[in-house]
Amino acid sequence: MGQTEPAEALRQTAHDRVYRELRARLIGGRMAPGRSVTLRGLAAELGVSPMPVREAVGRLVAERALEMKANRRVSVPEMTPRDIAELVFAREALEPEAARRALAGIDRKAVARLRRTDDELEQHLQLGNVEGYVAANHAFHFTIYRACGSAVLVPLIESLWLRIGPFMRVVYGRIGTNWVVDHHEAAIRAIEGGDAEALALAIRDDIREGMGLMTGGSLQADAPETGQGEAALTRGGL
Amino acid sequence: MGQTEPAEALRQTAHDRVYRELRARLIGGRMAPGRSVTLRGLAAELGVSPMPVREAVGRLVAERALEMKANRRVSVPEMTPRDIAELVFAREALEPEAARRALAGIDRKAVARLRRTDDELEQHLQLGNVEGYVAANHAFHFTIYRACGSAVLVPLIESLWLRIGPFMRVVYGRIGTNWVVDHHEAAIRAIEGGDAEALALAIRDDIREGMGLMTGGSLQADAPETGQGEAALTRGGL
DNA sequence: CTCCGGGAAGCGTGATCACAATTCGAAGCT
DNA sequence: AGCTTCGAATTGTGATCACGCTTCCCGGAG
Repeated sequence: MGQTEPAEALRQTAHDRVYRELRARLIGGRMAPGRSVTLRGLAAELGVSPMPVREAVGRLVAERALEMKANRRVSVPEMTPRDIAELVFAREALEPEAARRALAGIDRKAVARLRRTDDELEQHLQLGNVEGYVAANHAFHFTIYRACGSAVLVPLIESLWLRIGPFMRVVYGRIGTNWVVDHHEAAIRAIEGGDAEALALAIRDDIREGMGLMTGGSLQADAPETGQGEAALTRGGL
Repeated sequence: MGQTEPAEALRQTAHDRVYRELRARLIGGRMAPGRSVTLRGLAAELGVSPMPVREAVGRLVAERALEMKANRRVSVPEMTPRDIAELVFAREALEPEAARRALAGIDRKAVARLRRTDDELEQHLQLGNVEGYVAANHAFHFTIYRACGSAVLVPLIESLWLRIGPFMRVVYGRIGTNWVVDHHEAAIRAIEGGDAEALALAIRDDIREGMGLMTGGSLQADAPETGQGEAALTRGGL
């Protein structure tokens, strides 16, 4: 489950493994906003000493994927609807352009992979497999973005997903009734047709639709402190 | 020297002090690209144990403000002209909008502060004080951006400055001969006139000019591995 | 029953040590 | 003289421990 490679074969350190594990949980929406984590707790859970966890958590705090409160305690950030809207604005500002620049780098094999991923996505959607859906959606987008070969845009976009991740689960719960246009399908067609502008628009619309599903409903709309408005959807996490 | 406040009074930890110090050095262009740093070296230099340095450096690596090579050694990243161009694209995509959203939040006192900062900037420019110029430029931009009150946009933009910082020094060396329009002055006028669009355009042009000064010259243009093309401008750093 | 206070448990932080890998130096060989 | 080679020093990593601080819980006073 993707992250952009900062180097090649240095992923065998304990702290990096912890970092990637937590990252995957956040992007996959497996950690509910507001949930607090502890160094020793994660260490025991992941079978390592608190030391690598300290480093991994520190990195995620720097990326604002985790939040350090005044008491020095670490938790998954809660975001106001406004925060989410700004995150989505940033995504709209960056991702369509990344897709546009990626177009030339997407070969036939990548297109086939996109089709396969999108099929999996639909299956997960019908089977009610939230984890699978989120993972497939992430894979779909970043299969495109990574083709632009940018060491700047892709990590930047990933940092946005990292922060939206915990709220992505909400989208799933509302996607059944609001499904109108399949922007993924439109994106694939644009890629096959070599139409960069159509691809950028498809990505933009896909983001906007997700945004609409997120902010359209309650989503702790008037109780930003509790962050438990979507408790039924976010499940226990951990 | 600004960073967005993640919390209020937790800046008295050693690792946070180290983090902010290194951040300031990077944004201020006081660490030359390609320069490698060591945990124990920084620890001795800053008068702390290697432990807080480890955490601070880890965070900066996560933000890609520092780079961890395959040998696990940490250094200031070298960037290709393409990397810089992408960074600048992201700045153009985010900063004008942040300024637009900030307009309403800029009161008279902030305008006065902007004028003062811009005056200082000009002075540093005439006196040849690179550090002062870079610091004033940073202060000017973020006085505006912070007024938008976004916990998303401002940190995101700051992460971009963090990565461009080591190359900012190059801009200064070329600014004397290429100075055409004072975009800062235009920005202040737009703020006073309440013209959001003019403000956004002024910011965009200011970014573009800096970009032009950066990629216009050599800047390790064909030797991305050495990164010493601008050695005369980047000075020893450390 | 409510409220408050004190102690124990748990928290992040930082220091120190051990270890494996890498780097760098100088000596020795061809 | 140039190249190889071997060893010492340095590096990041991880574990363990001690220290303040906060939080939580449980018992006692009102």
